[in-house]
Amino acid sequence: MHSILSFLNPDLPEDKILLEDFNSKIQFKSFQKGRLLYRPGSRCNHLYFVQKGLVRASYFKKGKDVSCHFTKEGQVCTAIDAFFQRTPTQYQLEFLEDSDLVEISYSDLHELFERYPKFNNYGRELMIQEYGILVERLNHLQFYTAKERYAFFMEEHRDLFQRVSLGHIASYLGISQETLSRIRNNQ
Amino acid sequence: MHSILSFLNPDLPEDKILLEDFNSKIQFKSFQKGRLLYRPGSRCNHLYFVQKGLVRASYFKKGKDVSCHFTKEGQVCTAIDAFFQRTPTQYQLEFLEDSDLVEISYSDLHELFERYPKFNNYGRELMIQEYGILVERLNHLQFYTAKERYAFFMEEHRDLFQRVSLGHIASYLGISQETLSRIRNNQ
DNA sequence: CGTATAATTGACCCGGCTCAATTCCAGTGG
DNA sequence: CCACTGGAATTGAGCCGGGTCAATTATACG
Repeated sequence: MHSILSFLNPDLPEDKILLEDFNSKIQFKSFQKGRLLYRPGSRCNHLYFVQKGLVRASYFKKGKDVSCHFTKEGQVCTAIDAFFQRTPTQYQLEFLEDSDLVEISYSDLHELFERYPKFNNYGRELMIQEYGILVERLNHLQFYTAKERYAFFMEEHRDLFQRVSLGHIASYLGISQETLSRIRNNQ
Repeated sequence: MHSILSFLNPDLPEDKILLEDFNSKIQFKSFQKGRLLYRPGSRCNHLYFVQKGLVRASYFKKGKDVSCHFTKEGQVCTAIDAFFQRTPTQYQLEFLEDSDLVEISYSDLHELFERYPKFNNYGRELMIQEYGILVERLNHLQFYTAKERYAFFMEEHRDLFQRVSLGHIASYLGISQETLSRIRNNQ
């Protein structure tokens, strides 16, 4: 079973049906490191579950590439607002490692929403999760120094630090690469 | 009809039913300036539509009262994450003016979600809207100077500037009150 | 092994914060 | 109607976190 659907209990007949239905709609896809999942302006017609690998979301701002999201195994990956709003995304999604994804289309997902009351809150749940992450980032940016933000990141995502380049993390944290380098080494 | 439900077409029989159902579930409430809708730690069991008035959401951070949201007439008001997650809110909601609200309970809203497919996306829509606002605030905080953020705010919410004290706006923008005062007067 | 990309280090500067002192109001009571 | 008072806004002085620019070094890849 996909960790995403861990709220289901396959012993319950109704959940089993949901699960089978879900399985009939998904596809497995693999991508190589460096490939792009979306470019700015793309339509986001699918939701992805990362089974293996790492995806970086970013956008261009004042001539610089700014990271805004990292998605690793076990997490859901798409441009969440564009996906649910059916608008082109402003982000670029890029694989930082060779990755395996599970793909489901917007329309199939909606069929599941309508068919299974239990599944129905799922989209909202996703949004709430992302919302929470954003609230925390805003909070950090507004009230904590670069050094503190680095410390928070290391607490929460130590593993990513090995897998993502310094510059990408710096822009994610809203710090210049030079400053992050100094912070990391000074102490 | 409530502007909130403007996506409905009362000429359609099915929308008419939805609307009647909705109307049977709501209550009208009035609050005086200075009163609190929620304190930190409150359960948010209701969603509110502001018909008249102004509500400020805030929280305490490092000994200071920090504004994070203003809700004026025509907008939806609650601690959106806490409401949908059924957890206590961390925010305080305070009326800055005498206000009239429409109230609907979480359980009644969910009944509507389950009863009307058309209404079902509504909760997600709400989340997406709030998400978008947050994305923009983060963007501003990360890339624009205090002066620029003030300019954005004035472009978008000039009316609020008359209705909200300088200190509240400053903390909302992530600027000290002194700096905002200087910005406002220097030019 | 050479070239390109990422990371480090130094020098310099400035936006915006803090602390402290006034000044400006709006509301209250005599 | 005016004086008093507490909160909000303004203004000044001084400081520092973190940005930019530029040069150097480390790392990865064909």
